[in-house]
Amino acid sequence: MVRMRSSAESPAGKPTLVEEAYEALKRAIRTNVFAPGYQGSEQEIALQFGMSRTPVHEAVIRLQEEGLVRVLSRRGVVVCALSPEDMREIYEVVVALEGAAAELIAAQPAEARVPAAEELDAVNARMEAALAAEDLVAWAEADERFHQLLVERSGNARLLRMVGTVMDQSHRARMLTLRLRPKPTLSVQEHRGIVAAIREGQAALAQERAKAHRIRAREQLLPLLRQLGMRHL
Amino acid sequence: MVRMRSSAESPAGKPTLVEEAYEALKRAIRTNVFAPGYQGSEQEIALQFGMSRTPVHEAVIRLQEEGLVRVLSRRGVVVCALSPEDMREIYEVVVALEGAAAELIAAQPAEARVPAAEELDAVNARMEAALAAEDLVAWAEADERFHQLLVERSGNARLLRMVGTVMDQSHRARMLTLRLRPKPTLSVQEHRGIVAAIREGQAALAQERAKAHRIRAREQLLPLLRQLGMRHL
DNA sequence: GCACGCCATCTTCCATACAAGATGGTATGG
DNA sequence: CCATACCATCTTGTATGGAAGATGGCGTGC
Repeated sequence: MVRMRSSAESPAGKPTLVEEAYEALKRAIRTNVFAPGYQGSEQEIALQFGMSRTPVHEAVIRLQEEGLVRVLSRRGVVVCALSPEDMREIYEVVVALEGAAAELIAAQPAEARVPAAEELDAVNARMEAALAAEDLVAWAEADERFHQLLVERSGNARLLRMVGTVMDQSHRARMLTLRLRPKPTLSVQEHRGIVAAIREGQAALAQERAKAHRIRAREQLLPLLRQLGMRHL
Repeated sequence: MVRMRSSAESPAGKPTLVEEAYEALKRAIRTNVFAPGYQGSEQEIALQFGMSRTPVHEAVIRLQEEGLVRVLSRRGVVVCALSPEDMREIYEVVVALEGAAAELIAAQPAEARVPAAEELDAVNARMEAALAAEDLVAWAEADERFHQLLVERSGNARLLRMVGTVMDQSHRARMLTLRLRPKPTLSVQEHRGIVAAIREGQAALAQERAKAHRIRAREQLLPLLRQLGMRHL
């Protein structure tokens, strides 16, 4: 889960109810407790969380800004469903932003980019281990961590936040198809290629490989979704 | 001004007070009526807008999500100032996203990309005319329109929204330096190059030119800001 | 049987009231 | 004169009530 507090400045000093509602709602959506298409009233959600409507209302505003829900005026709040079209958009954005992130890291001086490469390699090793152990959940977790680390180390907070937003949107879809697609052995290899280019400071190559990696993932995911007859998800 | 309603679904059916407050505040920030660093209370803003605190509060939440303001718990809301570091981040993101947009348009079939190229050329002509008439404001307006059109025609709503967000953040800085930098004659030429690549469907070239265009703009803007001693803006 | 309009109900929108934290000035003690 | 503790004040966080709009069901007219 991508953590990024945008309101409270004190880290966990005293989480407000809004923050609680925001995190709880987001988690509920990510874990399909509130499935896409789910429609409920703020009152109802507030009751479940044991708070008044106000914090829920404000949390919903933030989630709407991030594209996770839509509030229909006087008709309730609905969890956004993703169409294959949405997935295309999301991947186009991720391809561009992660490509840029890889390029940025590779363009950093060696004393900055080499440690980053080390870290990335370490996470990649975790992925490999998880794959050997046939632990798909652990693999997915490490994979997510690898990609998050990639944008973190770009040194661009806005880029990090933007990628986080679209990845949150598409989290459900990736989880859904996790067990449906062939064993992701290619990913580890491709990650190694990205890291190698970063370590050597080959910015253009790092960008190209990062983009190609995500494009391939998309080419694998999109047909799967269509074939599942998933018009919305 | 980049318009993008994210809440109300009926186009201007009946703007709510929240929407009013949101637009008014955003405009006030963009036009420097609320200058960076300005700190005020929601109550005070509500008074100016002739409404209660509630709609202002919700508008502020949205603006915070977009990075235009920060609400300090129980100390008021402050308009975000941009450091040169922020400008670097913003341009890195814009370079990546506009590059992707140009690439996406150029990759479209001819019957889609050629009309887009026509439109872009038309706007570019407006820029040229404004430049000949020494009308810098009209030039800036057309320039903004050109870049907005570029991401619009990419056919990716998320990309459009993201670029809009960061451009809103940096609007003030661009306006400030508008009269300080040399006459932007190069822009028209570079735009032509981008459009030509799009028209011919040369995706990689279109991307490259769009990126180079923004990179050059950044190289022109950043030293100017530093030289002005603008630590924040 | 069908279409239309009315109305009860539910929902967000907005205003207001109160609670609790943060701040700055002032008074007090050294 | 300086440091510290207190307190009045200001600000957001949260709860709640009323207003207005949207919806769906029911009844009425044809």
